[in-house]
Amino acid sequence: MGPTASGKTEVAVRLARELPCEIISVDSAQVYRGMNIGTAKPAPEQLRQAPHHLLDVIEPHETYSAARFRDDALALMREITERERIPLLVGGTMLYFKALVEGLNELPEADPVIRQAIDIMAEEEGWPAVHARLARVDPETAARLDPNDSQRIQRALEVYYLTERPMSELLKKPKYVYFPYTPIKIALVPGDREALHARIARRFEAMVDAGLVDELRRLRESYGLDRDMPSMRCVGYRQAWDYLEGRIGRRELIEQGVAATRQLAKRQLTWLRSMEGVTEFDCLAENVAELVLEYIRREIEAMLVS
RNA sequence: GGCCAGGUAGCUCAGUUGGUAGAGCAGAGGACUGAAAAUCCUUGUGUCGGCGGUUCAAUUCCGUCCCUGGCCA
Repeated sequence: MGPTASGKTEVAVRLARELPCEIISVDSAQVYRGMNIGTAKPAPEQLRQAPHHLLDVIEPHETYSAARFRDDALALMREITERERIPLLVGGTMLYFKALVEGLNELPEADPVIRQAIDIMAEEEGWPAVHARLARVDPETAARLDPNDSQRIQRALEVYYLTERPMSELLKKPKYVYFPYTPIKIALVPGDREALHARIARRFEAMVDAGLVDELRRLRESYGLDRDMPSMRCVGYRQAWDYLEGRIGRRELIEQGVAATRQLAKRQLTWLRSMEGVTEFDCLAENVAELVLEYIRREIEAMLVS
């Protein structure tokens, strides 16, 4: 695990060459086919050395989810272990890690028609009013959500409409967590935040130079994309979208793209701080890969002994 | 060199009919159960360009100097 631009891919490829493992990507943006530059997908050369599972599994107009990730990852982990290899999960989508290891309660999956209906409702009366509606059917969930938290209010109402039960009630039921593995949890974190920021800035500019805008232009020609689809809310693509529409110039594209990436990294670090049992390594050290490799070998040995 | 407009939070700017100032953005911290690279919450003391003057009191008025932009030479 690690924030964006912490060098996860590089370390993972190194590990995959030294250990009998297969990489599973844990990344909500790299699942999109065709979105390569902006999501910092591993390069062809890296993929040849270390194939990644769960890249390019859907198209930019489709949606993925934490639940689907959990199912996909568990299926892959079983196949990989049956091949007598080790699943190496690599990515920065902490909710996916959490859903995988801790499981999810039984809830209905997203329903586009209901979501659209709620969106219309919100457009007409505003999210606080929708929040008030939620309070009538699920006061407990409404109480813990901010009246402006559009996404969670929508989800909670959706769950209610689909099941006629408040989400708070469904979340109280015990979940049956299937996860027959002992994870070794490792995070790459920056010892120096400013240095990570510098790296983020350099990398985003490189993405723009590498043709991020053209990539998006081509995607828009091939698919019926919309600015508020999950894929187009990804860091970089959203800004490139505004640039293509002429809403911002190149200067703002870079400025806003870099800021959005920094904010993403910050949220990822907040997740990591709250996670238990994670061993951290400074992603800015030149020999991170060696240190991580050594650590994993020791951990595996300890497991074999016990 | 002359004239004009500016110099206020890291950035863009608002404001104080004289009682030491506030927004957006950025930054920081946090939340997070089928959209999560999403969504949301909390967080603003800074010689109000420098130096003098007037005043009980100046960032606000006056003088002067410095800097930036524009126009004229």
